[in-house]
Amino acid sequence: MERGAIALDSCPGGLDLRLTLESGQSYLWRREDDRMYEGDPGGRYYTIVDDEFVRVRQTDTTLEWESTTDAEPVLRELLRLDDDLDAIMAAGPDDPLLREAYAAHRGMRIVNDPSFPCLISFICSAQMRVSRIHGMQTTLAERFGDGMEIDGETYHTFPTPEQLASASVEALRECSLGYRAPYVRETAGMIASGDARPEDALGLAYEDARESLTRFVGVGPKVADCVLLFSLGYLEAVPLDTWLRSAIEEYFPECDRDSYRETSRAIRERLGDEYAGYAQTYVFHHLRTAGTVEAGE
DNA sequence: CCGTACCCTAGTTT
DNA sequence: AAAACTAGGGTAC
Repeated sequence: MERGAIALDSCPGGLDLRLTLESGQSYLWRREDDRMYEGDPGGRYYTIVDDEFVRVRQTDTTLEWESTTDAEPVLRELLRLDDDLDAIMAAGPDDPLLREAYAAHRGMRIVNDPSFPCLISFICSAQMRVSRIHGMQTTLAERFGDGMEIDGETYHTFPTPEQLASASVEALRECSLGYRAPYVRETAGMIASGDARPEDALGLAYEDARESLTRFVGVGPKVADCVLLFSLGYLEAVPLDTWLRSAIEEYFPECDRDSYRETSRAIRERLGDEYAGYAQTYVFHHLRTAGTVEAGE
């Protein structure tokens, strides 16, 4: 295994690895102690991307890694380490809630997951809690992915489109996918057969790209926005889930519209068109964690 | 564009 | 303590 360390002062605005990986953006990393989403400090995280194993740990000043390949360029891409968080914050509107959210969760970055696993994990996310979505992806990898031996331990790749397309709906249901099982199979089949790829959306104007992704079964506007933001680099995408909708009702009532499309347009304008997805991720996370604290009182 | 059914399970309430 | 009940990052029809 190769090893290295990325100096965090080379990542403008810093990095908070745990916030980035445990804020419901990516379901493709696992924590070595298997205690994701339980609120305690993170340790080492690992994933397999393009058949390369990558394990990371954050220290005060670096992001340490060990990998089957030179992981620095991989990590820069996966964790968007070159995004200038201060510039992104400065480019947005001068809003008290937004400012507070940015300050409270410094170093949280938007992820840039590989598109197929991202698409599948967000199809699985419908009506589901983060810990269970994560569990589903782990089960899919264990049942349908390839085993990979690292230091005497077996890890599993995320299944390919072919592997999921050839799985039976029953077998997928047994991964606790529920009614999402046929969606996953159908979508994997569309990609395996070459009929469509998530990347077909690349290059399209944002709303056209969102529309394009809804061709996949199990993908409506919300899931499409997640894939655009967390995999295809559309930083203006704002996934309108129930949490964000209620936040909009409370904090930005003037943006509340009848349709997904119109509410999306209004909130993007309100949060700053270019980086609305970043703003959304911070606000969403801020309100969520604040809610947890209040609930504990 | 609108309403409803959908699969599963942890957490809560009877 | 076992059995209902509820809701949880939507989408297809």
